[in-house]
Amino acid sequence: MVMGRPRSFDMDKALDEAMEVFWRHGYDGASLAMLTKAMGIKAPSLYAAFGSKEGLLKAALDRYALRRSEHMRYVLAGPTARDVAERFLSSIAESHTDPANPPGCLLVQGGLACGAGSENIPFELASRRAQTETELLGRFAQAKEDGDLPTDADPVALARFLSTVASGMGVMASSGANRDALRAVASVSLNAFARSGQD
Amino acid sequence: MVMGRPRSFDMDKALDEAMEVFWRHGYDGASLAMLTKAMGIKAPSLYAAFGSKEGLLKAALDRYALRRSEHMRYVLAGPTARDVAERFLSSIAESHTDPANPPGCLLVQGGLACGAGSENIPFELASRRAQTETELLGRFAQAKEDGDLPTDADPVALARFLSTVASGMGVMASSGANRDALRAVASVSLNAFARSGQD
DNA sequence: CAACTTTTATATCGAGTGGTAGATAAGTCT
DNA sequence: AGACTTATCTACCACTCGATATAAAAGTTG
Repeated sequence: MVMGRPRSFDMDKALDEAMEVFWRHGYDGASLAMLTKAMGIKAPSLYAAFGSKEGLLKAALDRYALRRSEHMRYVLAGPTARDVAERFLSSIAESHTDPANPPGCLLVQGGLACGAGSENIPFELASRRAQTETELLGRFAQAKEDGDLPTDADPVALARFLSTVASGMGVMASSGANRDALRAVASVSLNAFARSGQD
Repeated sequence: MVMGRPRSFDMDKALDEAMEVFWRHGYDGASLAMLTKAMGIKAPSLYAAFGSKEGLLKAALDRYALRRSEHMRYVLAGPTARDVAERFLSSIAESHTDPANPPGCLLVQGGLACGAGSENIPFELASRRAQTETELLGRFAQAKEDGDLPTDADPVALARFLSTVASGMGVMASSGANRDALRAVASVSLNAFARSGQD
């Protein structure tokens, strides 16, 4: 049952705009003035809907995770560990240079270091990055059980390696690296992966 | 010829303190209050010596580069391309987890995204990161001339790959990855490097 | 319609921002 | 010593920060 005056702005559209601001300027660099202007609402509406600037970021991060969940489902559905790695790195080369978004990855651009009062933001972002690594780890552990990876393979190291390269690609993309440059990095990384994991 | 009242604080010591603040909180997150407290000087002294907050960052970056120049000299002196890569990644695993410094890399932590009025900071940092990549590229091009790398090797891709992994390791370190974790990443990366560059 | 509930806009809060003016202190040079 | 030059300090500048009190507006429900 809904009562009272209905919200006059579209929640998801507003979150998409907020996401872009955080993506481009980081948490500290994204001022309320920027956010409210981009979202097309006033500060009191923002606080009524999200509670705080940090609450807004978390809502935007949830939406970001939702966007990427379908990609990750496809990645993890790769038939072999090597295919999974290839899908993972390729999709990142594409998404991190998608002109529809700011370059790089929100989970990296959002803030590796923050000022006083925002100390927990880097932890929040790190925790979300770690989720992807955990998903890869689970898939590689499965691959090992399946005999798809050799018995001496180290799924932890492989997942961590891919996660590290992904973050590095985020840094490169935010610095202006284009899609082909990221594809080349993915290609070299994949060679390393194959040697460590399979040969 | 020196005239007038001499500076009463040690420039290099103050810069080391400023470096640590920028390293830990990023450019935007480092307030003048933090900086002046850490440096043990007042704002007017800071502005007289460095001109602006951005000038202070650049001075700290210069000092950071100075610190790492000896490491890079050792790295580039590696006898083979593979040795260079190994030295590069190993030294990063160590330096990014050196308890004497904040975790990660100043050139990454300093700010991938900034707020209004600091838009050029990410460019400045990216340009400094690119210098290392260029140095690696030069070394690998030399290796190719020497016949140390096969004729079909791609020095640009190899240098970019190592630079990307280095940035990724910076992200991981700032998220709490310990030295062994980074060493494992370096090890996997090195396998990929060898396969792409030499086998 | 009237009672009720929630959202919205205006205006503003105290705290903190980067940066500076003016006076004083501390040294060097003739 | 005395003139000169530079550094440092106190106090403060205009502005922006994230966040909110208040009241009007816009709906739903009886």
